[in-house]
Amino acid sequence: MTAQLTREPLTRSVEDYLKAIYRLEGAGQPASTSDIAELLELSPPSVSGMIRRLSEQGLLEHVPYRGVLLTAGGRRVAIRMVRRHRLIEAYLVGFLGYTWDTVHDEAERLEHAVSDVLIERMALALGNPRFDPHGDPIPDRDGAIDELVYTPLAEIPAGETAEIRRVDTSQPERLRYLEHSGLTPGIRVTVTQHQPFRGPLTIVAGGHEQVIGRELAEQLLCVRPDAK
Amino acid sequence: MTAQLTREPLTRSVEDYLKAIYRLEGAGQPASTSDIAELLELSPPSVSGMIRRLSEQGLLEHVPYRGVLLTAGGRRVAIRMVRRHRLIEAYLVGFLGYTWDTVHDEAERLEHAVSDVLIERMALALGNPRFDPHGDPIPDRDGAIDELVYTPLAEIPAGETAEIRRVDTSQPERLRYLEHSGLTPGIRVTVTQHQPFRGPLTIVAGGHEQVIGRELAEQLLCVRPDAK
DNA sequence: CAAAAAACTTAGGCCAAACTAAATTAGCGC
DNA sequence: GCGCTAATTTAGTTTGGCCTAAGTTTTTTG
Repeated sequence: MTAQLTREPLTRSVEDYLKAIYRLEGAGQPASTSDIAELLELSPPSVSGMIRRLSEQGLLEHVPYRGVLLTAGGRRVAIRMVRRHRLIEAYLVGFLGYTWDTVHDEAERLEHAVSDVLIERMALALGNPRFDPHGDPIPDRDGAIDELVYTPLAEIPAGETAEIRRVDTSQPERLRYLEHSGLTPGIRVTVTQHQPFRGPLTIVAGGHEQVIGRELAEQLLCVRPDAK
Repeated sequence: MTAQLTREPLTRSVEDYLKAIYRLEGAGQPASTSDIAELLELSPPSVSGMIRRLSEQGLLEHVPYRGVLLTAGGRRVAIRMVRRHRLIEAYLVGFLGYTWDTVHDEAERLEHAVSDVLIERMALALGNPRFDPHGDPIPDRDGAIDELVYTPLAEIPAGETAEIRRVDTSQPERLRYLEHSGLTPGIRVTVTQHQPFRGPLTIVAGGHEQVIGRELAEQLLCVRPDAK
């Protein structure tokens, strides 16, 4: 509850920590020190140290040895970074010839450098999009974000058809592969077969059959047009 | 001559120092500690410290108590930052609705964050412009820059006409005033009178007469269509 | 040309943010 | 419920980049 009324500018590092914690919190659980460390590629002691500082600033709630949760203030900052990141990705793809596999790193640096004015100008130029090129929802200016619940392609039963809506990876190689395979948001896919023991799926997309690994299929988030 | 072969990434601070020194060197003289300190709004001891580090890295040549000069390597970095800054300004004005009085600060932050790829994409979108919105020349990819010699409006004799080509300030208030007065690059101005003792000038621009302070007139860089 | 002023550097300190090594706590198997 | 392991925190160090105070060197000026 230690309010952080003195609006000191947050550092790049702080913004990255808060964004990482926001992402890890998604699962409902508090974010653990080691998960944060792994995501940010830092040592656990470095994370412990930062957690102490951020708690003191009232940006997160820390239960020692248990993990951290964002406070309202911390969440506000995190969502602001998510909005920035996704809008920048959308802008780079929409106006500067970037492809979805190359935008992540660029956005990762720019999100810390752009002003609020520039972000809103980009949003305007794009027509206030609700999703980025990977199908990730873009929070609005007030931080509202509709996290739709999708079904991973891996869980679509054989015989059913689903539409890819979101791709949950930022690895360039995977994204290039998916693009090349025609598995991008908006595409309809029919699952024809599941191999057992978490094996690959056989699917039909764009009129032709292909086989896709289970792990990748878990990152393809879909809606089933008929279900619900 | 201490080559900096190990291409460690340069920090934001280092990039700012090199750019500042490049600008100060423009006058032919070495850049002094205090001039650098003033330009970057830092204390002189901080600058002394950084000068030592940058000299050790081979980015500049330091003669104690005399000043610093960029090495070829230092100049390369500085010009790269200038190219980035000016292209970003041009892009923001050209594509995102910025005006020439608001672009400086935004570019100042972005120039450290954008990749070479993004810069070249912006340059392409703009058609590889040679000048930014203030008329400052944009170095090309190889660092070549044509620093044209202009005559300040303040030095144009009464009765003569000149064309504004470049505006040498980044202060938003001054830029807004100039815009409002119709004194922007490309505009022809006739000087009708000089007040003595470094006083104001009377000029005609866009068909109407106005008075402009000496100091501002020194920042309006012109060519005389007839002279030379 | 000597003394005062200005400019510059050195000395020493601070803070953010990272690290390694060592100590502590939590969770689990038996 | 004891003790092992894994997770976490504490302790202590490093680096970059800034600061103030104090000492040097250069420049200016009476």
